[in-house]
Amino acid sequence: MNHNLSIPLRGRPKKVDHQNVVEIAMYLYWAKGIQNVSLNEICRKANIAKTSFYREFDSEDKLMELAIKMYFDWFNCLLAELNLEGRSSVEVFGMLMDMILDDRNEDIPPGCMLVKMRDVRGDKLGPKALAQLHLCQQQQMKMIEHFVICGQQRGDFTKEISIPTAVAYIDNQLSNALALMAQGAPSDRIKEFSKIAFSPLFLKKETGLARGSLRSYNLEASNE
Amino acid sequence: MNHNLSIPLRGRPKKVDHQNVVEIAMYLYWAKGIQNVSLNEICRKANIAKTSFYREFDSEDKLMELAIKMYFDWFNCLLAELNLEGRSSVEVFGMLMDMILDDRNEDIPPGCMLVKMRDVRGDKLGPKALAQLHLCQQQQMKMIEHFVICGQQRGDFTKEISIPTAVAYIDNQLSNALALMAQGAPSDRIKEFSKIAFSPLFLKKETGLARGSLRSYNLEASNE
DNA sequence: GATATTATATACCAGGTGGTACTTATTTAA
DNA sequence: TTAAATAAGTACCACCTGGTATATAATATC
Repeated sequence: MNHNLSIPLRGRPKKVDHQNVVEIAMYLYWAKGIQNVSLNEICRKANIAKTSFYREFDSEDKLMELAIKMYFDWFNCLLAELNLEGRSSVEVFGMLMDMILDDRNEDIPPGCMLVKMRDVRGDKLGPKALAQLHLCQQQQMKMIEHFVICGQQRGDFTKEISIPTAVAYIDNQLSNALALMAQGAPSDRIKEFSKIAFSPLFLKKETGLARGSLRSYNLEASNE
Repeated sequence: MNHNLSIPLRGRPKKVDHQNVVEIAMYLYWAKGIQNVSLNEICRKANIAKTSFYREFDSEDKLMELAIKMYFDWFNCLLAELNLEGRSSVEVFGMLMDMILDDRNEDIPPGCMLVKMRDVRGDKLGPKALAQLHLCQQQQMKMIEHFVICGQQRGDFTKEISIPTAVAYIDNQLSNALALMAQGAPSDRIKEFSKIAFSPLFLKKETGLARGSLRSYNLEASNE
């Protein structure tokens, strides 16, 4: 937060914009995949010397950690804006899918940075990045668990599947959808898939909800 | 096939074993991911000089093409041994999952080489490898389509989902399962997921089949 | 044995990687 | 004005990548 506000009483004023560098790194990791982004490229894009980078950050690992954190914070902001609280399970996960697939302007790369990182093998990710990634995943699971429990209490979410299994299943299917998106699959198709994959979870209960509020997310499979 | 059988009438006899090199490459690509395997490493493991490699193969791209082909042939052999023809849809896809998850000795890396390659971005894959990969995927889809059509004719596969959608969905869920496996998820969990994901596709029809023949693949979700 | 033919091995290329001494520039305090 | 402090810039390190020119070793035919 106060990276650039720390008052250097004297000495040459610094040029590097801490947050800006993390942002550029995040964007590159997200768009190209962490495997295909080098520190040299980040410095080039951020217009700083590599020595300046190493003065500002401990290591590449540290930068990845910060980039992951920035991404996750951004994602949670979007999530908070959705106002999912109090909605039916079908709505909650339908709106989630819509947000993931549609509500993206052209500046946002396809797919999810975290999902892409899960498939990275080898030693490209350092210990700090790995720890941060793990932490984000756990928080995400907790959020899903919250909606599952709410749905079960409301009565529109199946109780035939244990909560941990349901949570992990939903997390996996969301990741799957995002991976498909990153591969370039059309969002119509991805929504069709999700419709099928999520259908065993939701109970069709005659709630007072209007049908139209589901926004392209009715559970009956369409046979075009 | 006859790579090493082409009769060199004179000259120094060759040391490199064509098939062996492809096999080593296939294994490394499979186990470590194509991104994390260099040509130098392959030559080192195969105990040949890089120049000998370039005499035998056109390029790295060509080697990848051959490795993909070898993998796919191997997979189809396993598939043929399963004797899926004539079985119910639940059995077919249950046995497929079992084969993927269980029937592996310790020499076989987890996950699927082709699935891992789909997530590769950047220019690591050359044109030949990409073409071969695409071809394999198409053939795989055709196989799935065959079982979907059989299931619909038999009456144990839903007709509420169009065939192309069902085929793509199944392909995606199988890929998803293999990706999970590659990430180290326990096979019990993966099977639970598949059970849920496939449940909307199969019709519970009172066929004459014994329940036990499904081999841990009954569709009722267990809530441990 | 001489020669043509084939395969291997050594050494190298330019370009990339993450990371670092060391010099230079710019500021404030004494 | 000088000295201290801080940051940036240059040039480098060792190591890796895919790919290649060239010398050398091993064989068959003449």
